[in-house]
Amino acid sequence: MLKVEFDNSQPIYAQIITVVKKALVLGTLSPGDKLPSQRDFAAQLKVNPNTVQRAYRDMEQLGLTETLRGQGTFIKQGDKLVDLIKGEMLDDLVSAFIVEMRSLGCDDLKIIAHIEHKLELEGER
Amino acid sequence: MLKVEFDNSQPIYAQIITVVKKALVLGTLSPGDKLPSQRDFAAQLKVNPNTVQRAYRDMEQLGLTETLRGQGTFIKQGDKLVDLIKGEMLDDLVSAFIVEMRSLGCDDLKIIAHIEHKLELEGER
Amino acid sequence: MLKVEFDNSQPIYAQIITVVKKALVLGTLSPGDKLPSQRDFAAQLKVNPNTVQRAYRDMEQLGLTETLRGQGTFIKQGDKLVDLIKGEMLDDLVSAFIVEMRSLGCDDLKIIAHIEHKLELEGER
Amino acid sequence: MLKVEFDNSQPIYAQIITVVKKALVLGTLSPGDKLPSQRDFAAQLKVNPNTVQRAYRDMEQLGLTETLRGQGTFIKQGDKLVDLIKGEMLDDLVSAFIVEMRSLGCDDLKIIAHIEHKLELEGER
DNA sequence: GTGGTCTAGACCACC
DNA sequence: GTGGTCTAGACCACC
Repeated sequence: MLKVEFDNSQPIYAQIITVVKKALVLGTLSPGDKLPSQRDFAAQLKVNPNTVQRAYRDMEQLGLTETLRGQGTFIKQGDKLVDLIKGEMLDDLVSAFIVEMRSLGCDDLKIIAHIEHKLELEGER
Repeated sequence: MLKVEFDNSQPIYAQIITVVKKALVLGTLSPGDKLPSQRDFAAQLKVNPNTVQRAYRDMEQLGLTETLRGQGTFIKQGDKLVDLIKGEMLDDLVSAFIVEMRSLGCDDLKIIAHIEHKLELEGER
Repeated sequence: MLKVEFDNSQPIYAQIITVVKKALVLGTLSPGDKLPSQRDFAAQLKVNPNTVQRAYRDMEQLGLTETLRGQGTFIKQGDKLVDLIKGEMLDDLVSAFIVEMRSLGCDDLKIIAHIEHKLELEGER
Repeated sequence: MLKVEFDNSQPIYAQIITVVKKALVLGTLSPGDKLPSQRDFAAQLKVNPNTVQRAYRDMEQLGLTETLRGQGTFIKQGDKLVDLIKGEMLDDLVSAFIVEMRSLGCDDLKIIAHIEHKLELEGER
């Protein structure tokens, strides 16, 4: 049972995909696992079934899932899948973060310094 | 002349505030500078004047600007203002980044490692 | 059901805030009470809903109310809230009164004497 | 040369009358003094001459001034005039103050106590 | 139904 | 020209 909090920074179908990806990265879902039916998932998420359908379609397109007629939608098999997804997500996060820090005038050293500073502060607590 | 691209992740007035803050941090705007009039800024941004006014009012509330009736809205004087804003913005970015990285299963060392790795890759290019 | 008579000495939204504060001081409203919805209150006061919203937003900013999305706007909990508001309102009244009496040439003793005189006169009626 | 700061709590002509009355009470103006010409006064106050005319007309109606054709407008003679005006103004202030304090739930004792408290606080400074 | 945002536009005071 | 207030009304998200 996946939980989601939707915001309006992205279309909901995109946020659903992110949730599935995060679950994969964290091991909550694994390759071969069956996803909820579109209808059930829509009910869980209190979302229109068409929205879930769009997410499922896109995930299949991305090579993340495969749909077996009459059986449901499954996370695709493949040992490298999780690492791949995780790599992409981390890379996107890190890239966006660097872009934003630079837009505030930080060079590489300052970016690292700010992160380390923050982590140290938390460590002391 | 400040540029803005609005998305729908936040109200427009909030994005206007962010633009002004960024301009301050980058030195495009400085304490004492006059902001565009509400009407002019609204025209530049292709936004309703009331939306700009909401942003200006909130900025005044935040201590970022001061308004002189009939003369306009100005970035507040005060040497520490820019550093304060910059500190806040960096801190927010860094905090959010750390939260997101952890939600993907990264501990402190991995967070640092991912940043450094990315920066090195870029350096080689 | 709160009543209001608007004059033009202050913006309407400010007068709405004063009405709510007075109701709190007099016990017509209590911490935790729900205020009328923006739409209802606007209808009662024969005022635009945006004007009520401005008042509600400012009251939230002042720490007087809190808003629960989709549920309404409520007087904030907190035992000291009413005393605080009452103290502020009385203090403002008294200060302004003293300033005005002095602008007519009254010293402290005369101010007191005038008040006492007036109260005694009324007592005899 | 009388100074005025106008607000919008009352029509400007009424505020002009108050200014003249205050000047009388404070001795800045005395019975028999000539007021500025309507034209001059309007210029000083940056106000429409008709507004001054309305104020002068009302003051004459109130028995405060008299106009001598071709000579101007004068504060009326009469030893009790100033005391009368002063009495009225103080009385209005005090009455309004009492009404407002009661509207916040204060009885006579509390009204006096609040005034005395405030005056003592100021005395200590 | 609730509040939140935004537009379009009027009218005002102060400069 | 500048900001401040207000109206009328649309559209949205959340309940």
